[in-house]
Amino acid sequence: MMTKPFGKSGDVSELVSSLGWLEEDGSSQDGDESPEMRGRHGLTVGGRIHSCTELGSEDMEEEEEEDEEEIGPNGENAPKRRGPKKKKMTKARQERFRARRVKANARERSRMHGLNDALDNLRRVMPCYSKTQKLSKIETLRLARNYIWALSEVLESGQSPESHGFVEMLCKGLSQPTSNLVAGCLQLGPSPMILNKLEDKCGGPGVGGVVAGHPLSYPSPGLPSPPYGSLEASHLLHMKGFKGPVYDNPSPNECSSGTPPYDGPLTPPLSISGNFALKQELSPHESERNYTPHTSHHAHYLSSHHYPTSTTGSLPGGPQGHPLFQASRYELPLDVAFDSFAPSHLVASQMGTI
DNA sequence: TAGGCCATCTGGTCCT
DNA sequence: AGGACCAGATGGCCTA
Repeated sequence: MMTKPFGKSGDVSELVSSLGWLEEDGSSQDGDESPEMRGRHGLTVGGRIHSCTELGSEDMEEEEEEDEEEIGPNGENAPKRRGPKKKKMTKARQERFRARRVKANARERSRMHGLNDALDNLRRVMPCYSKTQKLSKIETLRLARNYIWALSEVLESGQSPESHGFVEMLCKGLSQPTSNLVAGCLQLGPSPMILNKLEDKCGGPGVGGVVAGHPLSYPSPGLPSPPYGSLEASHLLHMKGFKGPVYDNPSPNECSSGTPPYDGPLTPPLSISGNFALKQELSPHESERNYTPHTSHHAHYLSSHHYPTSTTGSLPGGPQGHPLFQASRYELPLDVAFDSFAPSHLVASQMGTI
C-alpha cells in the first residue's frame, strides 16, 4: 500500500531503488531488530513488496528507459526534458541505494535515541520524576516549559515554590493526569475547604499523605502523596537559594548514543544539583544503546513504560487527585514512591539540612 | 474498539 | 556523495 508517491513526479526510478529492501530490512538491518519489530515491519514490507514485485527489477529498468522517451499528445517527440538525465538504475546502483538507506535508517534510529535520551534527562530534572511512571514526550516538554516559567516567577516575584500559584503554573496546559501527578509530587496542601471535604470523604488526614521520615513531606490529606512521588529535595534547595554542589558526577548529559552530550553550563537556578547525580543511573534506553539488540529495548519499553495519561484509575479508598485540578482519578504504581522518594531522601541526608 | 503514544522506515531538503 | 534534520506513514502496545 503506497500512501505516498515516490518522488515529486511519481516516477518509478525511486520505486525501483527500493527493490530488494526486504532482504535487508526484513532481516535486521543492523542486527538490532527484534523479531517483534521484524514482524511488525514485515507487514509493511509485505505491502510494499507487493507493489514492487509486480514490476520486477528488469521490468522497472525497462520502464524507466521508456519513460525517458517522452511522447507528445500527437505522437511527435516532445522536447527533451530539462535537468540532469536520470541515471539508469542498475543493480549496482540499487545496492548502493539500499546500503545508503540502511545506513540512513541506522543513523536516524540513533538520532532518535539521542533525542529520547535527552528527553529522559529532561524528565529527570522535572519536579516529578519516576523511572516507571514516565511522562510522555509532549507532557515532558510542556512541563519543562512551565517549570522554567514558574521558576522565573519565583526569581522575579519572589513567589513561593510551595504556593498554589506555583503548582498552577507548572500544570498549565498539562493533561489532567499529569497535572495530578505534578500536584501530587509537589505535595501541595489543598485549601482548608477542600481539605475538609476530603477529610470527610477519605477518612481524615493521612490518607495517602505523608510518608514517615520523608524530610520534604507534609501532610496533604487530599493528595496522592508518596506513593505518588515527591518534589525533589534538590529542587527545593535550589528554589530556596541553595548553591552547594551535591553531586559527584557533574555531567548529567552523558549519552551513549550518537548525539554528543551537551557540555554547556546548566543555567542557574535550573542546575538542579543532586538530581543529576542521584538519578544518574542509566535508563533502560541508555544501558541498552549502542547497540544491543532491540529485542530487549523494545521488550522493556513495552513491558515497563507507563504513561500517566493512560494509567488513570482509582486509588482504593484514597484520594482521587488534586482538588486544584478537578481530581481525576489517578493511580501510580507503588514503586514511584521509591523512585522519587529515595533521591530526595538521599539528598536531604547528604545535606543534613532538612 | 478507539485513542494515545511510541519506534521505525522513508523520502525530501538543506548543508558540507 | 553523504550526513543531519524533518515530517508523514505505518503498525504495535496499552488502557479506558
